Amino acid sequence: MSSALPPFPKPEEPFDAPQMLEVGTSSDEPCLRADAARNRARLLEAAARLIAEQGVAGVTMEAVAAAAQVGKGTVFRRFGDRTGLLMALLDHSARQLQADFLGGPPPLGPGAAPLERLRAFGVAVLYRSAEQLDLQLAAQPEPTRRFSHPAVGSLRTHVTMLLRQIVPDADCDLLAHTLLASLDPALIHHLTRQCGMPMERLEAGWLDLVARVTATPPPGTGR
Amino acid sequence: MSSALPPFPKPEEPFDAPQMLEVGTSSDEPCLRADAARNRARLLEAAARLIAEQGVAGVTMEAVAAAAQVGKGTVFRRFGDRTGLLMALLDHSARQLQADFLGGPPPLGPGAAPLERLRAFGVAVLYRSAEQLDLQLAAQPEPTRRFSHPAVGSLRTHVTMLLRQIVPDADCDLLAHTLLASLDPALIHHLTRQCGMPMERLEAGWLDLVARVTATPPPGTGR
DNA sequence: TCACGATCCGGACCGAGGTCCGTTTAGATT
DNA sequence: AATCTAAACGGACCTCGGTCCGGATCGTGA
Repeated sequence: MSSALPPFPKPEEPFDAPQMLEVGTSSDEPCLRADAARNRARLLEAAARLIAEQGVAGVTMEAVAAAAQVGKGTVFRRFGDRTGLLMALLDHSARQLQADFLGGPPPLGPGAAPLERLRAFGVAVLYRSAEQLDLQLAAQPEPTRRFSHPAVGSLRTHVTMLLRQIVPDADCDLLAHTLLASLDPALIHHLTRQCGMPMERLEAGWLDLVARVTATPPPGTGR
Repeated sequence: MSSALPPFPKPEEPFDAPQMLEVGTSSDEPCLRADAARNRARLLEAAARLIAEQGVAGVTMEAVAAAAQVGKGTVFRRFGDRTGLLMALLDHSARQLQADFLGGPPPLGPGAAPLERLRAFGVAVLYRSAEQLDLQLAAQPEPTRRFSHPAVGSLRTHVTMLLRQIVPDADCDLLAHTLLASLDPALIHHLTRQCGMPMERLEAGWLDLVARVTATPPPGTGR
């Protein structure tokens, strides 16, 4: 056991600070070397093109590398694995959503009542996932990592915070997990594409769930 | 485009009837040829041995085939894919659980009030998953198939039925999905192994969730 | 007992994800 | 400008899941 230094130190930690990410910065690479940054951009662009042309299934690591005129090793060095690449593709919209509920206008952002924010949050997540369902599904890592990704951690933290304001006596951490689980992309896929439920029903389901869990009257009750 | 007959017709449909499976039969192979049945048993035994020796990670299709002194193609013919093999390993306990809540003694089985059955159901699922966590995790198919497997369909049907008796006015189908999502093995793994929550807390969380969703007082309230 | 067809077996083969390591290069220092 | 080092590059290589099809086997009917 001489040296155990990994070939690539680590594949670009997704977020710098644990949860607090500034929303203004357009990109997030810490301090990539010029060529590395260029290749990163080319890879993302190539991947997006491949998706547009042949769907997520066409996004093969080799194909992406070839399309970006780059070695295969480079793809893995930059993104860690296929999941990492797909996540990076989703990163933009993830940050958008985060910015919206962290500092955007009500009812999503601060300024609205916690209960209302929670309702809006679920609906937003629901529709966002529905839009990019294929990508979201393909980006799903192995079960072990599903919840450790910082992006979902951020959502969880937010929901937990809202819950603490609405039902302070509950086990908000646990409850947040449950609520988020009901917004899982795989579940949305199953319900909409395999069971044929319309999005409106899922939306209503979320509002109803929130109402039950928080023991508040459902929205639309106040006339 | 002459003939499109698949090499292997289908990899052993997991259950014969949609949901109604008789609980008495010990095994379920429809009518396998003698050698096929023998090989099937040897494969399952070999897989179990491999798990015991080196964990789920050691369960490679080739390794299982070799350990069972059988060709690789045979494994795939019998179980379809790796997920299928792992599922088959879980099949016994799945049927056990199903028998318990379908025809076993209260509070799980019929005879107890629906609300009580629902509570017991969650707790049972919780502990069963916790026992075989590694296997449950590894057996998780790609997101697209997570919910289409008959075993989970059976759980869902049961929960839906109970819900209909407890909260007839709700969207029980949807609610059942949500409740089951909160018992997902991946989530249990995250909460217990990565967040360090004790099982008691998850159990309490389930009971609390049921209470909220059904708008009933939590158990232990009656004195 | 024999023959025959459906079923099953085996292992070569393929594609894709992921790793390794010798080589190249950016860019900071002198 | 010359040098030096950490970082990045590239593609051969490995493993593993999954497919295919020629050949062996079971078990049934005569």
